[in-house]
Amino acid sequence: LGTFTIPTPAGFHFRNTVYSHGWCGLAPFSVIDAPFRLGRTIALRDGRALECSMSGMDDESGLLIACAGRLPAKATREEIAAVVRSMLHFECDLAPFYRMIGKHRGHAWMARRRAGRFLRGATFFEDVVKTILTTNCSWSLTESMNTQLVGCFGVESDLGTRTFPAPASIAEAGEAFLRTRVKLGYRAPYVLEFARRCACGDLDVEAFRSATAPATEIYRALRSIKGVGDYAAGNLLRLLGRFDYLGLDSWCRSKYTELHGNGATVTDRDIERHYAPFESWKGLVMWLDLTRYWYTEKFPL
DNA sequence: GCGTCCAGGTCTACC
DNA sequence: GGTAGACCTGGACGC
Repeated sequence: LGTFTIPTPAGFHFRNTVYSHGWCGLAPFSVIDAPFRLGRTIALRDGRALECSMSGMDDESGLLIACAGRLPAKATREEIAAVVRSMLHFECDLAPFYRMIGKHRGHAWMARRRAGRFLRGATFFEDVVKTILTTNCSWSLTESMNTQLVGCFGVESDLGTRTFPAPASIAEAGEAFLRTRVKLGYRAPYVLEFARRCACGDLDVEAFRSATAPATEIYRALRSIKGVGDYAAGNLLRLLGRFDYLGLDSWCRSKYTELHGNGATVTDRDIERHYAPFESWKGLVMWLDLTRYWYTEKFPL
């Protein structure tokens, strides 16, 4: 193995970022235990695929990156580090959130545990596709569709693992293949149209990650992608470090009802009202509130 | 074994 | 702007 380290930002918590939501269970991510690591097949600019793993250093000063084979050249190490920083969202500054939530009687744990940083795909393209695959289906079907997609269109590494597919490789697929072989069902035309728009340059999807526009504008732009509705756009905004929308799905509704419903029927407006005081942080407060048990029990996925 | 329901929803047509 | 109906798949559930 070729290993090297990169520094992490202040307040960074590796394990909490890995277990921030379900992405760590979707290929080409994998969680490896003893010692705890996040595996990932990374697509390099030169077309190669490289299997890597990330682990937190004992003194929390940085992240250890281990690459299959010998230590990559400096330029490749820098390329890998940039991908890792983006996947673990190093640039997300949670200090203002911790200052605010640290004073809240019921939610101060979020600051104490340094929760709130989300694991992301290597590209925003990956995040959008995976989010579409979570809509209107069980988690096991999401896993199955994603595994098929990676298996059919990803680039293979020396170890036989595969990268998340690039837009161009999905764009060349036929809708029938995506529908039946990859089992995307009615989502096939959504994913295909999105991949084709990204591949031909009609949509610069990666620009979302550096967008500084107001959240309402980004939300509107995301909603214009076919297959991205209310839930998906809100969820994707969270992965961009914007928390102005709740991104409610049936799991959130049911968990909220369990925690705060007091036996009564809960509407989306009730949930909106409950988290509204947290303003532009409400989407983050809601997610952490609903997933609080993940920090004390075994990660559920 | 078979039918029904619905899950980490979205789109379109219609009012 | 609000809402019914259609849409793929597969696991859970009742019979």
